[in-house]
Amino acid sequence: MATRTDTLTLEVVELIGTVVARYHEEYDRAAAEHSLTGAQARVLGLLSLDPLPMRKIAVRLKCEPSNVTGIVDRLETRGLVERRPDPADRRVKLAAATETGRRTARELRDALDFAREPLAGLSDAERTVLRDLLRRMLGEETP
Amino acid sequence: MATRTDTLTLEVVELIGTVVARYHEEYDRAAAEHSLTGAQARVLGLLSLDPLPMRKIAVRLKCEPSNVTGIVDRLETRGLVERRPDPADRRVKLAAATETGRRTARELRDALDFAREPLAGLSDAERTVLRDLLRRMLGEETP
DNA sequence: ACCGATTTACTTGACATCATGAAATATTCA
DNA sequence: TGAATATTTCATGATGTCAAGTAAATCGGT
Repeated sequence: MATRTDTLTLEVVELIGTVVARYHEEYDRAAAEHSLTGAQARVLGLLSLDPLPMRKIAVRLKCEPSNVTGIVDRLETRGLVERRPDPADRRVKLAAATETGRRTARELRDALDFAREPLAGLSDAERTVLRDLLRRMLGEETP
Repeated sequence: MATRTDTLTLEVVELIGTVVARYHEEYDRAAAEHSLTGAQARVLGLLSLDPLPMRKIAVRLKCEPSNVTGIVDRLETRGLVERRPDPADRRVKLAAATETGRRTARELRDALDFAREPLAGLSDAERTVLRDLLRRMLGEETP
């Protein structure tokens, strides 16, 4: 509790707020260059790695499945994603990125300079320190 | 360019993504406890410090002024914010937090444990290192 | 092994919020 | 007077929730 209001902690909290804002600016800007919203880019990024059931997309996005229906609908209309039946369970629909979708996702990743370009200013040792501090902050103890 | 794809950089980028996600979860959870959306909590937080013209709220939020109208409308309906004329310019409306609004904003800040509680696990020296690394990453060179 | 009840996956519809852009109004400023 | 600024309104679309509906899988008792 001693850390609640000291200057150093507040500075770090504010810097993290700035990181969050910067991250979103970059992400939305990159998405907009492909006429995608942030949510659409996020889902396309997930599906470019592996097809996923609608349910699991909702879990990843921490939202209701009914919401995912609309997002995938819009991506499907644009030919970036397609729905396939799951041979193992006919209730399930697997959303999968099309070839065009995968290409768009790749371009999106390449355009996402955030934290990659800025990190270039840090040495390997510094990046290691940053990684370990972030891990501990997030409670992901190094195994 | 050597930093584009190395493992260490990608790890840090992913950790930052996790930080961003965690930040939003905490923020939205804290806001929801007061039946506020993220955007409403954000505006209330701004106004709890100082009254602001609608225009400046839009600049801070990086959105259109017409959007701010609705957000402030909802806060005003709930008695958390009020609109006042600006004596210096009759075109301008100043949005100001009411006493209730300031109290809600304070409770919101206190409930926002993100990065404050986790940072407790870091020593002063470590927090200083983290602060300086984040500053350099954000291009805010220490003056 | 069968069959009805429950659960699970997804979609649809109604609704609120957030976001943009264009047009309207009021006021300031050159 | 005419251009620029601050705000609002309106139309529209994306995102989010929740409740209800359909289809398919699974469970439990006989």
